[in-house]
Amino acid sequence: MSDVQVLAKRPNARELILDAALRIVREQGYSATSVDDLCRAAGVTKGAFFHHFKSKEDLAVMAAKHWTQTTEAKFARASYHQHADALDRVMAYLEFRRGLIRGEAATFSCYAGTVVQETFQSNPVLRDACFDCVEAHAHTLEPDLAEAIATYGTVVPTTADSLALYIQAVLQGAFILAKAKNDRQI
Amino acid sequence: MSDVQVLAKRPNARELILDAALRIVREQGYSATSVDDLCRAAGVTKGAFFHHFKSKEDLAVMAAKHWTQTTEAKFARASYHQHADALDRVMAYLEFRRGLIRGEAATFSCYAGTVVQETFQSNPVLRDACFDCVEAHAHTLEPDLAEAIATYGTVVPTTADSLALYIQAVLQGAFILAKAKNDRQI
DNA sequence: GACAACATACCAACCGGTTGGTACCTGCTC
DNA sequence: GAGCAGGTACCAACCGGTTGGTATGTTGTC
Repeated sequence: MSDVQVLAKRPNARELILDAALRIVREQGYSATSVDDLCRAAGVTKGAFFHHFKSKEDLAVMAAKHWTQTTEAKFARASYHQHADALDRVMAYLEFRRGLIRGEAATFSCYAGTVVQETFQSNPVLRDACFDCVEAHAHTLEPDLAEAIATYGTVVPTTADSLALYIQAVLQGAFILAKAKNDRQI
Repeated sequence: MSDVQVLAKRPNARELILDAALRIVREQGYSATSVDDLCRAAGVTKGAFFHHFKSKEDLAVMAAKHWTQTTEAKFARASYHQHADALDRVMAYLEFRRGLIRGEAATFSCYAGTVVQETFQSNPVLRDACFDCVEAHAHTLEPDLAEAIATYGTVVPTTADSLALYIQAVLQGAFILAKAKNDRQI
């Protein structure tokens, strides 16, 4: 019985809280979400919460890492990597992301983007954790972008890393507009 | 002594609170900002606050309108309108906006984008007020975009209104990344 | 029986909002 | 122009509920 299997087995309180946090924080925002809200949504008590996380801030940082992992897994599994051509892979990535956008805005928006908006000034630790999350995801796209640029060139001079971050910026902005209105965009 | 002169004279509590709201909410976020915070920053008492605004939510809506007005005035005054060519005006607008980005992220980011992120699901009134704000600004750019598209055409098929909103989305996304890290982008 | 994983009960500080009241300006009456 | 009624702008003190966090159990597992 490996560690992975044990962890993947029945969901413990920690996992339940983490999943609830990703969901509710994206709906309500970070500071509007109380610890009680989290506990209620996760179906655990406050004692369990503070057993696993030393503070609400700690939970938020852990949730950012959890968000990185879950999204990483989701995108690693996606089929857009299969294309032989790098540009095709990039375009398929964008198409894949477009496909993710359905239902309520809260269900497809980004945890890190939501949280960092509220805490970037008051909480540097949490801010860095959120940036790392977005940056890590941007990096996964960089090799494909670099190859696509090398193969096809670009209309305006740019680099793979700045283009990767630009794409994330567009998506984050689209999430805000989607929240403000209802879907569409890109 | 005209009405305008009287109104423009010494700042009353209402104006002080509104200005403080635009500043502090962009720093801390909406729900992390308490009414007491606002009062302290504006140098007024809570009594004055609830005399002018019937609730914190009401203040936020009023502040969104105030934000629309102040930004409208700022952009109307800007010199990018002077170019004869529409595409030049659009590019000058982008350059103008780039010039606005300096100092702390909170000082150049958007009030509406910050607020709507936290309240889009819990507060439809406030959400709509924020969207109106962004949309109103996007509309000011539409005539120039339409003319530029008509004159020069576009690489990919698009329309002036969707391009105007796209530009706002990019900017909103850039604000988030700027908060997460420190300036650059576009 | 030691320890992790929870649950129960509780706390002080803070939250949005209300209260009763004051200072001051404006317009009207005599 | 004195007096006063009525409205607006504002204030300090307060209220009940909620907040993040803690202290003290209880239970199951090795």
